[in-house]
Amino acid sequence: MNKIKDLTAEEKILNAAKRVFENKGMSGARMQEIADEAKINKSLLHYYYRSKQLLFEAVFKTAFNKLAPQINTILNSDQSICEKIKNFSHNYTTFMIKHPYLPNFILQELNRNPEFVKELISSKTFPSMKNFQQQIRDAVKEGKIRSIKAEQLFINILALNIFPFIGAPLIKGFINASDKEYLLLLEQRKTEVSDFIINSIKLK
Amino acid sequence: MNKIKDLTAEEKILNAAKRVFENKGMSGARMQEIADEAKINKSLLHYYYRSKQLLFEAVFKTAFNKLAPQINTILNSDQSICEKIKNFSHNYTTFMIKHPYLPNFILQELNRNPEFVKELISSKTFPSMKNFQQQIRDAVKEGKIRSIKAEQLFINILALNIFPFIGAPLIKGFINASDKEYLLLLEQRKTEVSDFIINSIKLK
DNA sequence: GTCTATAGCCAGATAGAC
DNA sequence: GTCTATCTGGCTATAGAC
Repeated sequence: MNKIKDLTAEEKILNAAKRVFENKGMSGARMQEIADEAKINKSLLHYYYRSKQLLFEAVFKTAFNKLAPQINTILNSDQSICEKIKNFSHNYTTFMIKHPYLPNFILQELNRNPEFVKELISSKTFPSMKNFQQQIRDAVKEGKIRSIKAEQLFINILALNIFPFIGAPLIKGFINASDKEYLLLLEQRKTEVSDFIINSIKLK
Repeated sequence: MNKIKDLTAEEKILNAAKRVFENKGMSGARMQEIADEAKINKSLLHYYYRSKQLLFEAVFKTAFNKLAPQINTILNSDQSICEKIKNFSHNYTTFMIKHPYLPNFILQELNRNPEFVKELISSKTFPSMKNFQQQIRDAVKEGKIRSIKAEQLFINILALNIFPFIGAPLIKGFINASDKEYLLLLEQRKTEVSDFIINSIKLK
C-alpha cells in the first residue's frame, strides 16, 4: 500500500496543478505556485509537461472527463426518467461536495474557450439527444409526465444540480449562511433536487 | 442628443473595460487590450483609474449592482410568491439575454475572492432572509404550496434562471444546439422557468 | 531526474514633453 | 488631458551542471 509521499513527481505535479488551476484559472495560476504546492523544483514542471499550456490541458481534460460521463447518463442510459433524475442528483451532489471547485473551473474555461467543447465531447461516446427526447415524448404520451421539452428538462436538471456549487459565494451572501450551514443545505439537496423536479413534471 | 462618439474618455474606458474583463476575467485581461477596445492611449487608463485593480473594481461593482437588486426582489418585495417567481424569471432572463457574460463574470470573481461578497451585500439594503422565510411558511400553512424550505426554493429559483447563461457552452455541446437555437430556448425560458417552479410547489 | 542560474519577454505603471 | 518613451518586476521557459 502506497503512502501519499510515495507519489511520483509527475503525479505530485498533476495534483498540485489541479488545486492551483481550479482556484486561479489558467491565466491566474503561476508555475511557481504549482511547484511550491507540489513541493518540487519549478523546472521539473517543464521537464514533465513542457509548458504551462500542456500542463493545463492535462488537468482540464482529466477534470472534464470526470464530469461528462455523469451528465451523459441522463441522456443515454436505460434507466426510467424518475431513476435518472434521482440517481443523477444524488450521485452528482455527493461527488461535487468532495470536489466543489470542479464545476466552476470547467465552466470558467469553457466560457473563455467555447469551441473547446466540440473537441472534448465528440471524442467521447457521442451524446445524442435523440434517446432522451424519445423517452420524454413517450412518457408524455403515456400520461406519466406533463408536457415538457426534453431540452428544457435537461437544462433544469443540470441547473439545479450544478449551480449550487458555482453560485455558492453568492447564495451564502444572500441567505447569510456559514460554510457549515451551507454544506448542510447541499447535503439535503441530494434528495431535495429530485423531489423538486419530479413534483414539477409528474401528473397527479 | 449625444452620439456614441461623444462619450468622455472615462466612459469609453469603463465600457471597454467591461467588455474585456467580462470576457477574460481580471487576470486574463490586458490593459493594452482595454485601451485598444476604447480606442485611447494606454496611459490614460492609469490617468483615470490609477491601476488595473481599481479599474477592475469599478467594473465589478457596477456589474454586481445591476444583479443584486433584481435578486433582492425575491427576498424583499410585497409581491405574492407566484408573482415573484414569474416576474423575476421573466425580467432576469430578458436582462441576461442582453448581457450574457455578466453572470459568469460575477460568479467567477466571487469564487476567486469569496469574502468580497460581504462587503458588497452589506453595503446595500441588507437582504434579510426573514421576510421570505415567513412568506413561505405562511403559504405552506395556508395550503397554497407544498412544504419546502425557503432557502432551497431560493437556490432553485436562482439556479434555474442563472445557470443557462453560465453553462451555455456546456449545454450547447450536449444538446448540440447552434447559437440561434440556444437563444430560442432561452427565450422560451422566460415563461418556462416559472411554470416549472410553480408546478413543483403548488398543491393541486 | 533534479537542481541553479539566467535568458527573454511581456505587462503594469510612471516620467515628462506637449 | 493626451501622447511617447521607458522603467521595473514578474513570469515562462531553457541552458547546463551535477
